[in-house]
Amino acid sequence: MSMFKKVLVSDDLECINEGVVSVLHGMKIEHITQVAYCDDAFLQIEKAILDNEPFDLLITDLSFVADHRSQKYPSGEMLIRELKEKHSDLKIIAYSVEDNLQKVRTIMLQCHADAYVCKGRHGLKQLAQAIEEVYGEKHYLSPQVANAIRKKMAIEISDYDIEILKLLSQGFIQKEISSNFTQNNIHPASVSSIEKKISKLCDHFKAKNTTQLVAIVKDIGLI
Amino acid sequence: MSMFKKVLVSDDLECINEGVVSVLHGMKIEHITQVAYCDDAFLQIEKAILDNEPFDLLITDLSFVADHRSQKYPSGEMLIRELKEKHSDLKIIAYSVEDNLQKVRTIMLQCHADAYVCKGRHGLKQLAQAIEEVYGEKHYLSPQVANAIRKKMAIEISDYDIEILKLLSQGFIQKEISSNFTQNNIHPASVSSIEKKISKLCDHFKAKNTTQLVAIVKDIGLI
DNA sequence: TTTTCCCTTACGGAAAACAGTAAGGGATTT
DNA sequence: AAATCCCTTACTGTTTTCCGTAAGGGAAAA
Repeated sequence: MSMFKKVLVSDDLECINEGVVSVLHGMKIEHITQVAYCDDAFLQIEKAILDNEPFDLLITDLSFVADHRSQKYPSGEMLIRELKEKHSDLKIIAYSVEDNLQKVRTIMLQCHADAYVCKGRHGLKQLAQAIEEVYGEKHYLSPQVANAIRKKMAIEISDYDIEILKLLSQGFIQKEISSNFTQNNIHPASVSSIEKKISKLCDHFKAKNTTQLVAIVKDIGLI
Repeated sequence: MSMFKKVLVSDDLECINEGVVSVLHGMKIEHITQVAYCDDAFLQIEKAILDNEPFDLLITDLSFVADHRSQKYPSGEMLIRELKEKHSDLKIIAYSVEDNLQKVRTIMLQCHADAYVCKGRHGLKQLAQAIEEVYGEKHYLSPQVANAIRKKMAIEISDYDIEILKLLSQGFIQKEISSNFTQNNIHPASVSSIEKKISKLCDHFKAKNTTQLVAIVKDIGLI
């Protein structure tokens, strides 16, 4: 199995940097370089291109605490935007604590990052998955921010939908969901409407039946 | 939120050691000591007790490659067994590539480790969870080896069961599963038997129907 | 050998899901 | 005001699931 060869990790927190590096080690990536400033990241990447040994992948934080060194790129956002404009073939993964959906949209749609991973309890696991997806020319978003983009491209998954999916995953049948909605004054509440909504969700997620539907939405972290 | 204060990490591979350490850092654990030999681990733990500053937790690999240093404890297994006999209040997490179920049983039931985490794609995430569980006086097993112990207490979840669950999660109906099994020469293959097996699984996992069943086994990582 | 036990399979009825059609009502448009 | 559109709901028939019962067969026990 092939994988990225040369990776640059950019994060001002040393311990997080090490966690990322350990993930990369686990994926048998040999050439790993670490930097703690966006400007260093930019320079390293430019230099590597001049040396004809360019980086394949950049993993960068978004917020860097300012210190004595004055920086041209104060944030990962600017860094990503510039790098993607100049070197569109360089893959970039944003790795941040920020889970604001608008921020995610900006980074993905305007800065054109390849993936957005949230530093969270499952951050490293998701980072590993992101690396694989990006290597396969795909995009990746941490589940907790996945609907940031999904909302753009495929209409919305409403709270109403989520509620149905949750109840389904808890084993309630359509009639019970109907009663539940009636009690909680959620509309529409008829079995027929819920039935149709489930059918729409099955279409949307390309599921053959309710069982697969729940499996899919659990996989993408929607519930 | 409180957590372990003093942790010893024992693994002969440096990069994995660092990954573990980064996880511990992420959990705000201050006193972390690393060793690369089982004997060193044993001595560190004994010394810390004599100094009246004992370790709370040991995270150790199972297989250590032999080198020039002759060792009293050639494997993590022996180390765990001895330590748990002498110091039953020390928590121990085994962290290994080995996913053999019998090995897991040995480590958990005979050596009395508190958790068994597989070094895999999600190893670090699972390790973090294991640490939390163990801190709460519970045991933890990586999902891929979870049924090693479950088999002891609640009959076995066989590969046959897993296969049914996977096909269900992919939206196949019972008739299709039957055909699939017939083609692949898996027995029993009748719709009736599959039906009954699903029913048993629903009982076992306390699921009201197939949909909830799949949701549950996805949650515990069985599929 | 006979009996017993358990697993596989088949069958039938009730419940639920699935799929298609249509009626009613509110909101907007013409 | 009338027409149109869309959402909610009801109704119907088919398919699938769910649940109990029972026949057949192989393995182990008496």
